[in-house]
Amino acid sequence: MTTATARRTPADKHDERRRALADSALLTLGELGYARSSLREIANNSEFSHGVVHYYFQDKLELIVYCVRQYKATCVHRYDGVVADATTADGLVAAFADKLVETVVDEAPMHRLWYDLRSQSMFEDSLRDAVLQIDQTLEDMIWRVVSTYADLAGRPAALTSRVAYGLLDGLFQQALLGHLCGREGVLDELRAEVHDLMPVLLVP
Amino acid sequence: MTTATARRTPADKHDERRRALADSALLTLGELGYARSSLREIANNSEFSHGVVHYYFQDKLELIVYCVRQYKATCVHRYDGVVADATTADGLVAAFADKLVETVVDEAPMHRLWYDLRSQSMFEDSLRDAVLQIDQTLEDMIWRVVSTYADLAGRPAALTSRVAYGLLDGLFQQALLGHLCGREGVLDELRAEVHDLMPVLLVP
DNA sequence: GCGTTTCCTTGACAACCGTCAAGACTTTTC
DNA sequence: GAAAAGTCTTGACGGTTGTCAAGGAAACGC
Repeated sequence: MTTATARRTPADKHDERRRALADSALLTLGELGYARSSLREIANNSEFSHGVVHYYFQDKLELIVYCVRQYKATCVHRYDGVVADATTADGLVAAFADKLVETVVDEAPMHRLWYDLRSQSMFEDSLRDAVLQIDQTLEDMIWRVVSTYADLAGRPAALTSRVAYGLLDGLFQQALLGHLCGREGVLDELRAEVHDLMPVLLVP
Repeated sequence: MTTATARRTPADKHDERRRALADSALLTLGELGYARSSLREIANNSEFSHGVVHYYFQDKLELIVYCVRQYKATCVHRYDGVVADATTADGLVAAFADKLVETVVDEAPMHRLWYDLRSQSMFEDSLRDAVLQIDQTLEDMIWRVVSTYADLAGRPAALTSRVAYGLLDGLFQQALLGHLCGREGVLDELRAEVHDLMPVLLVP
């Protein structure tokens, strides 16, 4: 046993278990949503029993907030590669649009869970802190794309990061709903919409 | 009893009661959201008892869909006056932005209920038909504003009604969340954002 | 190898949910 | 005014929920 693995004993094990439990829970949450996911259902879709939740989390709310925080923590780096690899403005837009479409398809359950939680935060103020923090990291994520796009295009951005995020989020949410409803062509529409929108985010 | 009031006997009374019950239910739904609104809580905040719901509605889902449909039916005409009274492009934008801000403040509970229901429809397909229909009427509502704006400005719209709705809805939703979280200046921001956005919806 | 701590399961609890049947009250009809 | 139809209340049902205590199982320290 090396010192590196020996270090992983006291509270690290605890955190590791929380992460594993959250990973399991995300499967159920993405399928049923916030309100209809009971702790028993979450536990049934995992390797644990329903009682273990209260050993690692204070209550249901803490578990769910932890879950979404954990997912979004990796989510916010989705476009890092797109930004890093971009050499031209048009290339960045194309890669960004493709990645958006890809995540609508591949991670639809996680995205609808996020929108579910954000809607719930409009009613439950105990959710608002976490939602506002996550929303800010998403705004920053989008802004890294837009500001890089502005640099490559040699034109400054025409609006705030807040607006840029709001606009793109609106289109994304619309596409997600359309995709989940089985609407044809919604993915190609999203791609085209992003291609149309990005240029107008910069000053002429 | 005139023939006009005598006409209001068979099924009209039934519909009238449904509307009254839905009006009461909307108060609770706007306060607690879809998931946490029980039929008993809805009934407690009304003049009826909890059993009466199943006399006028088949189940909880039908009640809630009926409620949101009823609210949105009047909601989609909110900007009709703005469109009818507009004489200049800039005037239309100003009146539209003011009206948006006004409804964020005055009808926040109803709007968050709508976003709640739309999020739930991503999980429950029994909600999707109603949500998609309502969403379409909202898109049409926005398009009446944008197309009138284009006419007054003498420039054609640069994008589809779908995109216009998606963009504005994104900003609106963001402002609503900010307003409910007590963020300062969010209303003025929304007004300014709409002023910035509208011109770019038209071809240069 | 034993005692202690940590981890997890099981079972029970009180509360709440949607639904519906039984019946009381009201209104209409003849 | 009695009968019928419509309207609404009450109370109960089976089921599910979050929570937690009791205790078994496993890991750990010495």
